[in-house]
Amino acid sequence: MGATKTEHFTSKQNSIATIAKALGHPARVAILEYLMKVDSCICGDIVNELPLAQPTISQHLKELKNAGLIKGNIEGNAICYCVDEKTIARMLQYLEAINQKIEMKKLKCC
Amino acid sequence: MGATKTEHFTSKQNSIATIAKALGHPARVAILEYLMKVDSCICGDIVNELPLAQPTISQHLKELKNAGLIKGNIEGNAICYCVDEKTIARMLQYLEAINQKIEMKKLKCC
DNA sequence: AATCTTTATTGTAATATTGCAATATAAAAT
DNA sequence: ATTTTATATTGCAATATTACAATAAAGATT
Repeated sequence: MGATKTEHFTSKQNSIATIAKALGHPARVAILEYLMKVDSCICGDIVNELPLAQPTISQHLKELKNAGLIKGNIEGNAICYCVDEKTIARMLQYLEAINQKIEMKKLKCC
Repeated sequence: MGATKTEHFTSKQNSIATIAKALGHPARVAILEYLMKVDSCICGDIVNELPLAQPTISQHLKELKNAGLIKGNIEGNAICYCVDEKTIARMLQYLEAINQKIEMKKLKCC
């Protein structure tokens, strides 16, 4: 059929996948990195920085926001976007747990 | 057009996105978790474990392999798949770096 | 109030992903 | 040698994603 069978997986699996999926596009990785680099973080800057049209960037920002990776505050007619540390931390902890398990069992196979 | 403009981003951004994208599906997260849980890691087991058809799982395994998240050894007529710790570590380090930067600048905006 | 600036939304075309039935491949067991 | 077991590939339909032009919305500036 073509649609992800979300309902067959745990909510944790789905939520990790959602975060990872949002990180799964180089433009969104670049946006995150840019938001980290500058102190003021306004969409217009990003449009000047990246080789993508303004609607495309707006859409990528929306996806990052839906996944909880960034948050945005309205400041006058501009919007201040910045990285949401909680979601980064969640993903980080997940990978740390995997990493620890790998070290513990030290590859019985492969 | 619809195709990701890979060429406009750095190879690091693309490679992080590739790893994240492979993690960006709950079935692939579940496969990774299953590979971690069991000691023997053979595709047939995964088919019994997950509510997806064998070709679908085979395809997900291929994508995880292409992204470097798992590696597979042929063992007789079965294949022993397991998590590739190097790629997990790369993603982990990337997120750790972001996390540290966030802590350093402690949110000048938002 | 008219205009400018900044961001979002809509519509649409191109492309990619997801999922599976059917089939292929290849080693193991009989 | 045939059959069984384990995995991969092909082909295809359904759906999702990516990108952008055109347009809308909403606060700021004049």
